[in-house]
Amino acid sequence: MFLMVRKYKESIYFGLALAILFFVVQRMEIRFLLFANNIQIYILLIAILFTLIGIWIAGRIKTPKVETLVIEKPIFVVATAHFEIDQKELSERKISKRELDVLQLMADGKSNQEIADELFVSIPTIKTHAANLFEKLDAKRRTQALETATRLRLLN
Amino acid sequence: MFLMVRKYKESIYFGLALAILFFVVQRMEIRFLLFANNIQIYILLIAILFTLIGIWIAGRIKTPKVETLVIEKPIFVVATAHFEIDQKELSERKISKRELDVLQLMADGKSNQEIADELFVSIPTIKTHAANLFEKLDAKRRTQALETATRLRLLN
DNA sequence: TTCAAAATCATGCTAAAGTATGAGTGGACT
DNA sequence: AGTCCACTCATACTTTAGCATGATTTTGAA
Repeated sequence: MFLMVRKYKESIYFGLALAILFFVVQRMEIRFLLFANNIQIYILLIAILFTLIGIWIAGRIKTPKVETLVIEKPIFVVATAHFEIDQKELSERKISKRELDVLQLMADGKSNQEIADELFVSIPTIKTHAANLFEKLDAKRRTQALETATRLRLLN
Repeated sequence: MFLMVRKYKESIYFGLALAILFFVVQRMEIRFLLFANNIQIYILLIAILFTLIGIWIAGRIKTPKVETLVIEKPIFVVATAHFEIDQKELSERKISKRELDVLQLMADGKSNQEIADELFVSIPTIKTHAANLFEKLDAKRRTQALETATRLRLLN
């Protein structure tokens, strides 16, 4: 019995609040004119009151704590290509993940349009990535960027 | 301005809900009798509505994200490979000596201008060679031509 | 919450690449 | 001598690439 009270405490409080409110309304109906004239203010108060109650209820309900689950998944990569990607060089030149995506697609001989389609972004975005890549690879053209990237083993 | 909109989004939604409610009430005042007779039901509905809104607001404000972070640990198995220019492929595709020169310089990341200077010919000549190369390599762009050439071992 | 980096998109512009077409030259081979 | 072909060059044009700049949004880390 008490267990139920504890379990549905929020619902009970909610019901109590409603009951009290109804009681007040009942009492106020005798001076109904005042009530009718200020109906919207009345609603406002009720709204605010129960919004606060709602927030309070939400706060009472225990939400599961945030857990950042870190899973280390070892992957054995059989190098069908002949080199391993130089991760150090990548990080030293601060080449981002997205830029590397673009670089690899450029290496496949794709146009900006095709790369944009494949990555579901616009051409200006690809151009921005490309420009950043050229900067980071000291290249003036995409062919030069690809030559450098291959030489530095940023691609396979 | 938009920052404010974002920051106080919940408040704005709350206000909108209230405004809509007031509008409905305004409309309903013309049949006030019905309204007055069921006043408690209306209050009940409003209370429930705004309790839900309150819970929703609380959820929006405080609910943290649950993140699952998967870190893939690549372990590379290095293999060595042997490169050799595929003379057969070269002759089969009837790639001339001059075209191969241009191809190799393109692979170095040089522009048409630079290639022209290096080979002491004009830019149109380079463009002609390039166009013939693209034809013979089934490529639409120089990057694609280079990718194909590398794959077919026409370059070192 | 704040801050910085990453990622996205846009616009206007210039440079380069690529296409289409035609044509001249010189060496090799019959 | 005539033919083939690689090589060369040109003109005019279209398309793509690349540059400069700035804005917005997302995300992650401090």
